[in-house]
Amino acid sequence: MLGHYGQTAKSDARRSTFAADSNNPRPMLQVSVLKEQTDRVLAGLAKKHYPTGPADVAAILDLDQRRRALQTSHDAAQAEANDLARQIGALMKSGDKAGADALKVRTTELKQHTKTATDELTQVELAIQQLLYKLPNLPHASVPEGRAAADNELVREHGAIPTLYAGAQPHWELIKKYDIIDFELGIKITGAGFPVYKGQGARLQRALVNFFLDEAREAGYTEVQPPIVVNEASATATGQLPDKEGQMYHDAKDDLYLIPTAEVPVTNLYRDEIIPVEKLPIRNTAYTPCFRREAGSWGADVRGLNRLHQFDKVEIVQITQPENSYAALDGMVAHIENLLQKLGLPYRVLRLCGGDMGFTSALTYDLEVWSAAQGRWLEVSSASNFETYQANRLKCRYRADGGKTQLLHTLNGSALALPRIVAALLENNQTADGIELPAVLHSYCGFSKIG
RNA sequence: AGAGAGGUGGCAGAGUGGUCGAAUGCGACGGUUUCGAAAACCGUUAUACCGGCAACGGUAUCGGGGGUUCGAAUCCCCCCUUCUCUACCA
Repeated sequence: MLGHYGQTAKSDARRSTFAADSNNPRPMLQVSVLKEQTDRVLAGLAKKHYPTGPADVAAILDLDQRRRALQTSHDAAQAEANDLARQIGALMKSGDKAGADALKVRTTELKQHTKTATDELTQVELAIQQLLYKLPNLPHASVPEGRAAADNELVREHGAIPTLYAGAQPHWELIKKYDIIDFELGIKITGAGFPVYKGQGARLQRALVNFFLDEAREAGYTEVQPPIVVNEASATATGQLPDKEGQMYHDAKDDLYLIPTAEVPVTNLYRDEIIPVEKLPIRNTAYTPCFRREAGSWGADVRGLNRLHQFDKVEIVQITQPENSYAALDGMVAHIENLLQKLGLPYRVLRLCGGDMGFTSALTYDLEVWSAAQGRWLEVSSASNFETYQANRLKCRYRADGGKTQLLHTLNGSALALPRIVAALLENNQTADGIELPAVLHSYCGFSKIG
């Protein structure tokens, strides 16, 4: 895969289809980190193959210095003006109109000064912010060097690759054969990429959603049902805006966006919050449909259920104290693996290299299942730790021991996205007379076999 | 959707142009008292940024944005939102 810096629609679309996660945030690094750990930042940017790191960091630090000078100057002028205003008030009260008018002269000067300083400050802050938005998150130390998917590290592989019978077919044939998912109908009522699930297909969808949610709840995640359209502020906080509006469906009349993943509304639950330490870690799960325009996607890998405009997904989100976030990430991966094991799907876990991982992530594991009839691995989940990168934009904090507020770490992963799971279940379990579903789904579905 | 009334600190609730970051009460935290607790009393109790080693000082924030003014929680405009009534609807 491409997707080096995550800024092109093309590479993002490729990376992110069902992996909730890489589509996500474009928040930013903190200026204080750039200032205090410049070397570490530059090394991290290099590992992510970000080309203009040194120049951008230098420019930001420069602008920040300018910003502080302006702030100081503005504050001093404003302080003097406030003081004069108080004096004028006192003079007016005592009837000394002439004395008051005399002070107003200076006040007018100061007003001009603060206005100039404020305007310039606004510009400088905007410039800083724009540069910060360009910088990707720093990779964790364990992230392998590399530019592309081939450089990803295979962490482990689980399960035997099934051998199919002679008449085996890819899922886009199987869904017609058993009449369980209908693309033609979806085209009629909406358009390409909006399939209609019918009969056992619809029941299988519902079964998977319930299975995933139950498993998440048992693993300690609290279920939430968020809105699936969000306002501009929410889409901005998780980083879809600005500059990825092309990937989201937009209702112009009310200026609302259809979510590309539950991560957007669920993470925004904690925007602008100082979370009491006893509520940490936050562990939420949510089932939602996800909508993606997938502008710029093409090619053979979009066939069938591999890439859709609307699909269902159960997402898990965690917000933790910084020292706990990597243990939390391991726990999320273990949870996802457990789901795949219960479904009996062969899978592998990859640690993404610096060039292939998402723009905003510090460490990402991809989980891929083997699709037997297509003969390839399909990404079904991706679990990431964003450290403070996203929290900085969200302003999601807690009060540390010293009483000082501190940014939290945010993480999320799909557990799981349905379409490719369905594809793998259909393909891997097909027999000459029907598709045998894994035992764990029988009670959820109300049947054990399709066809 | 139409009419009316509101949005103030963790909560409740004063404040309609001047030293108001904001009375008062509750809650919370620290202390005095107590064998311990309660009560009482004293104190503390927002966020961000700037300056400072620090103590501390400054600036901004009373739903959001803009305006008037020497000075705005308070006046004006726009937006968001809550409640009541009407209309509608699952």
